[in-house]
Amino acid sequence: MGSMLPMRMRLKNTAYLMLGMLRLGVGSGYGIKKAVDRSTRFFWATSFAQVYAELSRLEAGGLLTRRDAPQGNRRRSVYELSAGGQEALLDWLRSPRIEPPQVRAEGVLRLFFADALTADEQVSLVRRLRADAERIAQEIRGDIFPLAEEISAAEGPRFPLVTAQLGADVYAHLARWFADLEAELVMGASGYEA
Amino acid sequence: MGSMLPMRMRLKNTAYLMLGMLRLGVGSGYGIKKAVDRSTRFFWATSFAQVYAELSRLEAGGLLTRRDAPQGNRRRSVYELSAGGQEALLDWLRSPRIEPPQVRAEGVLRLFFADALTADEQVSLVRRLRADAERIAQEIRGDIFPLAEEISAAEGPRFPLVTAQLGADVYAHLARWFADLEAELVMGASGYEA
DNA sequence: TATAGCATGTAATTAGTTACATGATTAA
DNA sequence: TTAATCATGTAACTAATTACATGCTATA
Repeated sequence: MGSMLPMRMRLKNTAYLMLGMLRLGVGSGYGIKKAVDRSTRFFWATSFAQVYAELSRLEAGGLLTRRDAPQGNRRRSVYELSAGGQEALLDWLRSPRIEPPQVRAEGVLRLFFADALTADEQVSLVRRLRADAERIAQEIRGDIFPLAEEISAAEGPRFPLVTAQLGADVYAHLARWFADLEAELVMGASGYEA
Repeated sequence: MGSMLPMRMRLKNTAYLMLGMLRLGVGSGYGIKKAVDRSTRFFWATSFAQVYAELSRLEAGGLLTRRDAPQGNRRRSVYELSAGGQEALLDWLRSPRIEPPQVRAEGVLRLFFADALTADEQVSLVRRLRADAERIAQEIRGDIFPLAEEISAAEGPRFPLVTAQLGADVYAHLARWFADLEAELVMGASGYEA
């Protein structure tokens, strides 16, 4: 009889998100979801449903261990990485193949077809895109930075802060880009081009 | 008896992608998929399966009309926007609510957890991210720009070119950002920081 | 003559979201 | 006492991908 050597499971990126958060010391499923909302969500979001499902799968696969840790009468599970889980996380971080980024940006899609709009409508679309990009940059600065700085304080992990800076920078850049485009459109419409 | 007034269907963004491509003069499902691969794919990708399914739904909903247009013995359908389809497209372009961009970037997710790696491994990860961003910027310049310029030639639609410029600019910016980060990491490791 | 590209579709699967259900604890 | 937050999960659904199947046409 072969023993129950846990067959190396094929993990999706969301699973590594769980493993990584566990490694950063976030214990519960609820905590992971909340941490994601204040850290990785602008480049990798998730939902409660996915978090709990994924944690179950990883536990079944032996990559983490669950322990009851109720608070008062409120049930609660905290998880810890197993040796296999730590190994899987590091293997992933080192593996050569990285999936290309996938983006779904309705705003840019509208911009692509914006020739169907009047000049005024084009300008107001671009204004919207700019405002949205600014708002996201602000959200990152107001909501994601503080947690990242907290994590980084006193020799803790510093890359969460690095990615927060990346996000803020990218959306600020986007906002400037749309502002420039808006200026160009307004100039074009007022006849400097014709 | 009520007549068969086509109940206003709730359309997803992929449906507007079809309508918009049709408006730009791309006729067949195959052509739409190919056009997407050379234009919107870096902010809104799709697959053959989705294109054909979506075109059927839109035809059933009366937003476009199908016409047989075989080439020799090879069957082929070309589609045209109906009045309702044109209206739906414009309503969407003007509608106030724009979904926030959704991103799945495995590379950035790895960067977020990169504290688990050695300094050398961190540098090589960032180098990879930089190379990937550069490659995508090149892909846009080499593959997406030419089609956009073709479309824009002679008073044609110009926003496809605008979005191509946006894409090239964003990925070039990302590449620079990763290059700067790499330099910082290398400096930190060689002891200037301690 | 064989490979790449044109052309259309179905089936199966995967990944992810939204809605729902339940209940405890903490702070206003 | 009521609202917000902590906490866990299931069910239903939606969106999208991958794999498969078929067959024609143009080019090297």
